[in-house]
Amino acid sequence: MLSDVMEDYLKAVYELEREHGPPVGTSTLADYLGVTPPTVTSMVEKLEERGLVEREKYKGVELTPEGETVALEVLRHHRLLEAFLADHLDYEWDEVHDEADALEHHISEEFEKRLAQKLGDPAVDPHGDPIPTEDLEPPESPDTEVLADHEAGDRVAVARVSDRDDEELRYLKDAGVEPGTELDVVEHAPIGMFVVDIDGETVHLPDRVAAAIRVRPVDERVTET
Amino acid sequence: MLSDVMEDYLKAVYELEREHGPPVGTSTLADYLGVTPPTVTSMVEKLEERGLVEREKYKGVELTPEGETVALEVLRHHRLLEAFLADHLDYEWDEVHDEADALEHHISEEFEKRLAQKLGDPAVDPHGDPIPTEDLEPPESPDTEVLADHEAGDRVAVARVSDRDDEELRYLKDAGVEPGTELDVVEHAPIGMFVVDIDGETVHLPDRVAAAIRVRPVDERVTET
DNA sequence: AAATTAGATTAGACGCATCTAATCCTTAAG
DNA sequence: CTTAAGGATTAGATGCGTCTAATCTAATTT
Repeated sequence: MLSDVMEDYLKAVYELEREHGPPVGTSTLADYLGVTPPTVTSMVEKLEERGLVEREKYKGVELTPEGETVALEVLRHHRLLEAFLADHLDYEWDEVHDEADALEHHISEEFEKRLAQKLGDPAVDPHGDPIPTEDLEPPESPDTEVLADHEAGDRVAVARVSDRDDEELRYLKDAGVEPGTELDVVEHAPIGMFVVDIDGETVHLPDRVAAAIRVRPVDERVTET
Repeated sequence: MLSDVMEDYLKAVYELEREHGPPVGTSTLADYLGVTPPTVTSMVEKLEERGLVEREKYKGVELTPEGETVALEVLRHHRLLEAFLADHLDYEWDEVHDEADALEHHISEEFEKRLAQKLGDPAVDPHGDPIPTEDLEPPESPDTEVLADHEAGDRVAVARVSDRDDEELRYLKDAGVEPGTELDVVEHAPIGMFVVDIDGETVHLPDRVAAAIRVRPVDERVTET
């Protein structure tokens, strides 16, 4: 049996691996989880004993396949809950994250199954994040790019938005940016501001925000190999 | 801030007070919660420090008004969740208790509010247990009696069934006993078996089961003062 | 009234998740 | 090649919730 906290660590390692690639450093994890580095060290030692992460001292950690399965399970819970809150309880997308975080460790497999069924087995949550399937196979990484990496003139469709920052999400909701929205990059001002055009509306996005948005190319064929 | 465990203790004291009246003894609580008596002693000391229970050493505990409010809050969460699981996720009434127990400490006030709204502010959960109202005022005790106290010839309507024992609940579901069911007491066999008649069907209920059913008199005026 | 018994409490311990303070690697810069 | 800087780890402590073993209190029986 794993504690809630252990599940949180595994989920965090999973997400940080996606973001920066393995190995994930102690301080990176500590920041992400809001604890101190020694706390992380002692926790990852326990996770290593259980075969959930592989660790190289002074370097960082990486999930084992078993650890990844746990992370995907938790992530599936989290994202199904987010979808449920938005679809059936009228939550806005900036309100679902914390509630889902609180509940994700406490729902049974039965609950997960019935929730998925009720929702019609959705593929993505309200932020566009892919929901792991029931078999918990590692999903292939979808071919999305970070908006911040694009240049003036590109036309893209929003695929996913990071769900970790409520402020950001409210800002984007007001701006009309959500999964599916198509936009043209007008300018990347060096002051750290992105200017984009959405259906004729000009919208300004600070770099921090543009870095949290993942997009898919549109109109021009940019199909990478 | 109260821990989940503290909330469980307060809920347990509340329910045991209803059942046997205060004060609630250490071993009674220990049995109910599945822990040892010393564990209860140390926990109720902490609850006393926080003003949630009143305690007389070697006698037992009793909720203060503040403690009762916490208990009612948790109970409201629990019963709203049970109602939700049964109404919207197709759970059977013997399956809802454990799931609700796991979730009751982790839902936000916002979630509670939206759930109640979605359910149409139900007054009772699937077992007939009253759901505390949003203002958490202590509900007046409804005038129900234990089925086991009735004699042959009485006609009664089932009001509530204890939700603590899955076996029992499945047995009763099969027998067609649920809140609202009307039945005639045919015989109380001294072997510890109740015989009742439901719409012409004869149903046998062991004493243990009959003790978990609360009923309201029907047909004959037995309005007690 | 004394003795037994049922129940409650104290004493002391453990594992979890966390912290602060101190020390120890690793690496990049001089 | 030495050293300074930045991370990471060890050491040691704390609070929570739990346990077992030992002791104590209260109530009932004789």
